[in-house]
Amino acid sequence: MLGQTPALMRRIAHLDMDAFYASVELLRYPQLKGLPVVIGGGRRPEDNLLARMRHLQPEREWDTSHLADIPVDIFPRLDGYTGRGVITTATYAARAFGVGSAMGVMKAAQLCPQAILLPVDFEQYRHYSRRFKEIVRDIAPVVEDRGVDEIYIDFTHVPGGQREDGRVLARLIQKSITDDTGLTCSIGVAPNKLLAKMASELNKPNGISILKPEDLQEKIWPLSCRKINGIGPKAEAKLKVHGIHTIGELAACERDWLTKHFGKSYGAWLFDAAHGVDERPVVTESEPVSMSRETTFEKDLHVQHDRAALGDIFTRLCQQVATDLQRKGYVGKTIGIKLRFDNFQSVTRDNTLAFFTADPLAIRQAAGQCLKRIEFKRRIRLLGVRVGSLVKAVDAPLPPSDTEKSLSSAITAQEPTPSKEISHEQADLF
DNA sequence: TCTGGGGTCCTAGGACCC
DNA sequence: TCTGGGGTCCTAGGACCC
Repeated sequence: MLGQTPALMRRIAHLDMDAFYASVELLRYPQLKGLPVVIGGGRRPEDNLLARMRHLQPEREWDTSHLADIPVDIFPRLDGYTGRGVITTATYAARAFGVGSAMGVMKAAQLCPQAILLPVDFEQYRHYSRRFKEIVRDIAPVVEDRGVDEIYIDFTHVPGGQREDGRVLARLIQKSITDDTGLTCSIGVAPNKLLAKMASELNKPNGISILKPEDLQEKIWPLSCRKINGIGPKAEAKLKVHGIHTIGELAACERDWLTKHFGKSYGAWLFDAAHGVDERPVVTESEPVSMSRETTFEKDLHVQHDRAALGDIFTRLCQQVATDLQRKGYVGKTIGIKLRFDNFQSVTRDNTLAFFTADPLAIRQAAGQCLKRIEFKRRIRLLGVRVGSLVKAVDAPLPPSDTEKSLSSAITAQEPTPSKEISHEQADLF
């Protein structure tokens, strides 16, 4: 040890915005502060509050700068809602009634009918998402995106990132975000991503938690296994069958026993996770693997009876995926579809082409082929279209050669009017 | 009162090639 | 005739995450 400079301690932070969607909505509608509010559902024409206010008070001017003046009693309530949406998020006041994210809106309406229901506004959330990430990157540049409201930050080599085990830098980031946006966040700092993620949950909202290796036993082992990022409902249930409820109980298992019961890879990962071992780096950029669009119908549809509607939806999904790909500059060659039946059973089919594409017609055609391989015994609840095996459009191999093109155009030339062909000829099912 | 939408990664079997 | 591996690609399903 003598004469050795101490190795730089790896300091990884996980930052989680507090009740992100709800907090963004409260910035626009401060009059809802403290009230039970849920976000989700969507598809309510009467949600257009400004239009309602113009109708109720035509003598006044109503535009987006007057959102805070809309009286609370004008907002739509959960009570009387009909539809199959789920709750995206809920304010703490709503959570007190047992309402939580991923819950069906109809169930939430029973638990808390008086709660205010707002539709999701992704444009707003994306705006604040970009803003808080910019603020963090200006302070600590090594940032990994984990969705709209979460990031990992590598403090290790940031000047001051080691002070008070990372607390000083965490405070600076937290304050900078709140000063700029009015939003709060929770930050956990630990030697790795796994522990940082758990640490950020220990002190919410607007908290900072520092987790050191020696804290593992006291602060992590008493927690439920489900708190580990990567243990979901299935793995949790299976662990419970074996009498394993807490992370400490998991840590007491032999590695060999875990690999025997959970597979070589997952079992070994479970063992490491329970012991707080995680070497994954903070990844600052990554390429998308697939892009997809899917939709759940308002009512389950029948292959034959609702053929026209299904065909229109199918075509629209293909066009949306194609637009997404083109806007972001990608092409893909594995075209897939996803269906969910009325009993919630899902099936997928995919089809790898000989060429890369972002063309709505090519996608529609390949997806139509996939459709033919499905047996329809039940009504359909959801339909989706996916394009995978993506590469950047500029890096893609050349599109089909002229001979292939002339061949395919020779075939399609026999078909009537190309514009109608996309919805009727190309996939005889819909 | 049923359960959104957009992703990633893993597994496992079969085809096909060497 | 029977019996080999390994490697890669494709497809289907499923767990999990935000």
